[in-house]
Amino acid sequence: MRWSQYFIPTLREDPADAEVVSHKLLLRAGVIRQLSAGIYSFLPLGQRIALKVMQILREEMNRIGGQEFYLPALHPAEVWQESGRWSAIGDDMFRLKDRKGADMCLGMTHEEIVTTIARNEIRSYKQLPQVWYQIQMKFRDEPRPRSGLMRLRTFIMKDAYTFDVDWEGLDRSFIDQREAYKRIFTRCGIRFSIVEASSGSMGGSESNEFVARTDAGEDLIASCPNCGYAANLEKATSRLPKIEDDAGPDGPDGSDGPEEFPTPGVKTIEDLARTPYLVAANRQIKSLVYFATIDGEPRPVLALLRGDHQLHEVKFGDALGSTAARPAHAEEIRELLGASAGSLGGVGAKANARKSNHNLLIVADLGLKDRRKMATGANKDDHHIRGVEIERDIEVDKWADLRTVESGEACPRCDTGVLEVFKGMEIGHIFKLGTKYSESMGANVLTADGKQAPIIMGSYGIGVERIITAAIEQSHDADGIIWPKSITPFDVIVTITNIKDEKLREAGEQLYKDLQHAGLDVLLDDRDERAGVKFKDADLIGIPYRVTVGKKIADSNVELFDRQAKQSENVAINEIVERVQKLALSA
RNA sequence: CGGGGCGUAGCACAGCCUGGUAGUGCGCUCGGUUUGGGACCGAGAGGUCGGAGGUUCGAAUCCUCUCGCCCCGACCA
Repeated sequence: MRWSQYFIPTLREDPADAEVVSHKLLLRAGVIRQLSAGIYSFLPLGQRIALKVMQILREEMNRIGGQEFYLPALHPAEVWQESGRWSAIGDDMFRLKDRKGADMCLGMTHEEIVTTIARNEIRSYKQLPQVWYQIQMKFRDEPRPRSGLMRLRTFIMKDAYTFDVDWEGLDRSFIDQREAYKRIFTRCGIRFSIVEASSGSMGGSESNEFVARTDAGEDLIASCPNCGYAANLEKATSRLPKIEDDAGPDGPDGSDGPEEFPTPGVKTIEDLARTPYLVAANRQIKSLVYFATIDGEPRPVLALLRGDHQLHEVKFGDALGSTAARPAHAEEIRELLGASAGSLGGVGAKANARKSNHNLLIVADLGLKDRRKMATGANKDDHHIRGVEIERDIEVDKWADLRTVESGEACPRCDTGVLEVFKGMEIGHIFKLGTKYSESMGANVLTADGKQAPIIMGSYGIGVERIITAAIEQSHDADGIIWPKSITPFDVIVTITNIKDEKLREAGEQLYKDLQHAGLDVLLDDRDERAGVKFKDADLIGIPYRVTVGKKIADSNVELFDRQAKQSENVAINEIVERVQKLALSA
């Protein structure tokens, strides 16, 4: 392409709306323009980049036997009602009505669609396994789109679905996908980690998240440098030193059972840890009231944790099988337990709740297991209880891992590792779905022994825009983007320093043709601009190699500039094509 | 949905508090001088001041409502 005719609207200054580096550079380099919150256009440069990424996705999917589909973006409500997700998913789904008034939605993912096809067409285990995929637009009405292409309302996603006759088959399909994902991200030049993650509303038994390590990311990952354990904080666990509670009475007066004592003005864990009470935070029970939607019904839930631990709401939701949980309001808490938030506790909480006709569920973190002689609120303002032995004194309905892992805690998998917590961006997610969709939607096959069985499914997604974002976050400098060679919009840019100089112009044009014939994507900067402007622009849009056609043409030389290394060298003009070809096409 | 911020020329911003001819830099057009890391001089074009209503002789500026965008939180496959 000739830059003089090509649309690359670069900006000298950072747009005011952009916060993260990738967003600023995508706008400044003329890759994208915003239409609305979370909705962007790919400009020609952006489209080239996206096509490169999609080509890699295609190649790697095809390599593991994937078959590409083109699936509808507009869906009738029926299929989503069948799977149960029409009601399970809230405002994240774009919903609309057609002219007849029938409910429709824009697809946020396509499990329902492929399952519909599978149940109509696949009859026998002999037709399995199948690996289907699509690379298409998805729609999600994000409550808060942000950070350029990081969190979008419409975006391109590669989604793959596998269908197997048994769980062993699913395991194989899952591993195939995981290996393909490793190749994809490696080819795209992204440094990533594979982490254990919560399956959330996708359902299913096991999931791996692919995370690009970057401070611009929104996810927190705990990982062990020693054994390689890595998990999203919504799933991560750690080994805690065991606390031995001494035997014998707890109260100062020698009483053993739970004993109420006055604590005027005490509202927090810290308050109770201070003089005159001096109850260490790890001897206290933190009590949090939530309303969680379970099986479609909002229910009050009391979450109990050690005083020095933090609740992780995703783990909490997972433990309850809840799709939505929110902290209770102050008035709700008072109505439910008869005290304000600073004085709550599990002892007698169920009875208190029954008085106001509520069926309170109590979930306790595993860190409280076997603990005794603990202190907690008395469900009576300005009073606490001490000497609490949890199993004896509190009606716990469910024990679960609810706490947030912190940096520096011991690795759960190995003996010596210490966890570090870092930020990352989710760029891919693979799920073992199992039979969630095949059962609800009736996708069965006849097995070898002649019985009907639901197809075992998996689902595997990659966000194209997120790959682009991650690549920039991980590869840029003060001058602009540095594209990985695999996804760069152009392999090389030929910069003619002075377009009015006929000699330079001719040499540049010839080089442009020669490089194209060598199979490279070439951008010719033939604009009537000063050299400095062209150099700055070339750096900004991040083409890996620049060939400068300038003064040195007198010695039959051109200059080869390496964007990554920021170094240039003189190369004889009759050697430059081969040189660039070798460089650009090497991985 | 809660909290905060911002909407003035293509971009970045000033002007608003204290109402009275709408400005600056970059970019753009034309002419000239320049020509290897975002040149210089001169002359220009370009703005319903997000929108609606109100107060006022007079509103970018004050008031009310509204729309949009960004950030934090909540939420999120």
